[in-house]
Amino acid sequence: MVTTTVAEPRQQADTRERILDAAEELFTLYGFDGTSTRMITSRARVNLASVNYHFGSKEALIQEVFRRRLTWLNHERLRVLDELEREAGGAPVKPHLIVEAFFGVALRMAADEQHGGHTFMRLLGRTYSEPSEFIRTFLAEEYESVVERFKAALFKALPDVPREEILWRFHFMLGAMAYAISGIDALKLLTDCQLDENDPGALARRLMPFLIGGLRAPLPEPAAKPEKAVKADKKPRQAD
Amino acid sequence: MVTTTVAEPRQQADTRERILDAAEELFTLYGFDGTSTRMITSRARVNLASVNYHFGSKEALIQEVFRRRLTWLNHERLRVLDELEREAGGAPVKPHLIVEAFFGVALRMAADEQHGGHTFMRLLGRTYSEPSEFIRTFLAEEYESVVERFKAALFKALPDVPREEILWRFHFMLGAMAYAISGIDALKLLTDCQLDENDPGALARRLMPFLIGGLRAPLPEPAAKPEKAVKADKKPRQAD
DNA sequence: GTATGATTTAAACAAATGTTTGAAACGAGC
DNA sequence: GCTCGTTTCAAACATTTGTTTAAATCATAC
Repeated sequence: MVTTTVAEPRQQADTRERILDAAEELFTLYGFDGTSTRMITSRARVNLASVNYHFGSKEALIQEVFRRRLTWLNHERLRVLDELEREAGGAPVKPHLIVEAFFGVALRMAADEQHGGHTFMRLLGRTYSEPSEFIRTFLAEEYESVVERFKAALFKALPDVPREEILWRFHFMLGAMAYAISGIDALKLLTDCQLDENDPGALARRLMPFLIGGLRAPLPEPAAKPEKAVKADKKPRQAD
Repeated sequence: MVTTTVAEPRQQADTRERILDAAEELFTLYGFDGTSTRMITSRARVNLASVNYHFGSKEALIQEVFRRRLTWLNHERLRVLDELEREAGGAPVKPHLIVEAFFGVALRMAADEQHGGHTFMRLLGRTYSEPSEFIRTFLAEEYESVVERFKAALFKALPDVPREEILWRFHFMLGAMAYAISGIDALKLLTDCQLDENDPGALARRLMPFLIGGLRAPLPEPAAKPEKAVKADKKPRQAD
């Protein structure tokens, strides 16, 4: 609250931010292809050419929409994991704490209606299943180091679980969260539920037990190879 | 193998099918907005105008792409559920069997590389988080009766679990499966895994335990209302 | 063969897209 | 006041989009 001396002193260099905010909202509502630069600039009440002037292209704008918030999100995830590993002092961190670090940070950001975090996380959730090549490449790069760290932590925490299996379950957890935070209810499953209004943390409280439950589920039986009868130990092993 | 007397006797009324097949593949690869009618018709090797001639519009084509396979999928789901309820003879069907009926049918279809089921299920998985209004409306209508039946079955199978909670977990399971069958690995988590090639059932064997584990997870603590200290029973209740 | 209805074809349509342009307006430093 | 680099602006650009049109072709029954 320093700069605002006069009410609306004609926006200056905040044109960038206005574009980013408008783009974030419209991408969330209508997708990347479904949002034109004209929709963005008219919502942001800036000139059409300013998207290309400030960002170079629509693709670059899309990337900036993500970078703006993703950088903080993933730094925060690493910070929490760092602290957990510091507390553990060399010992493995409990699996549910690792999951809580990765997904909890995201869910808390999604619960933040004030600073646009909610809108962004809805967009991010949708974007996990975006077909566009350049977006997926970009996302994977942004996540690379975080994913590596969390993979390592989970491997260490679950030494008896096949690494493949851990990765698959990470994959499944990601899918469950992505769809949940996208806010889309494609099958109208939740229309009857009162949507836990004015309780931003509700989703996290409901989702986290589900994720942990999935992670800890008994391991699947190995594939029954027809050429040799594999003797599988019948009592299912717990994943952690 | 009845009609093909001469090799390629000039395609006739199978133009519809050729368009549907091409559209299915391209929608899966590039999304609805990212796929133009020209891409579709050139891949199908039919004339540009035939999309509008046979289907009326691109939107109608999209709907037909889904209807063509979704009708069978959901009929099959209901058939399996019918049989389960018949076997149970009035008693509640075991929750994991209900889940297996709903998701197992989908996963088996996704494992069918021969008849295009694989491509379609990838498309369907992606489409759950499609922002476009008319597609979501259409999907919800197609699923309405199936969802009602499975909701009822789960309510009956889990009488002690709050219905809201059941719906949320159905929602979470749906998200996990949708992302998994979409075949998209946005965070490149699974690049190190050998992708269980030539084992189409692998995904189901891995996913089902995860879903069941999530469904059976301990119920979340109720929201801590600040105005009154709610005494929550501390031992977490199992969901089934 | 000829007529009739269904289908295919090439060409064109208007509308919308991302991007570029060159001039105008602005802001800070002198 | 003047200058210079930055930002804004209206207009235009070339493509691409979904769709339509009217003629040509095909298939079938008489």
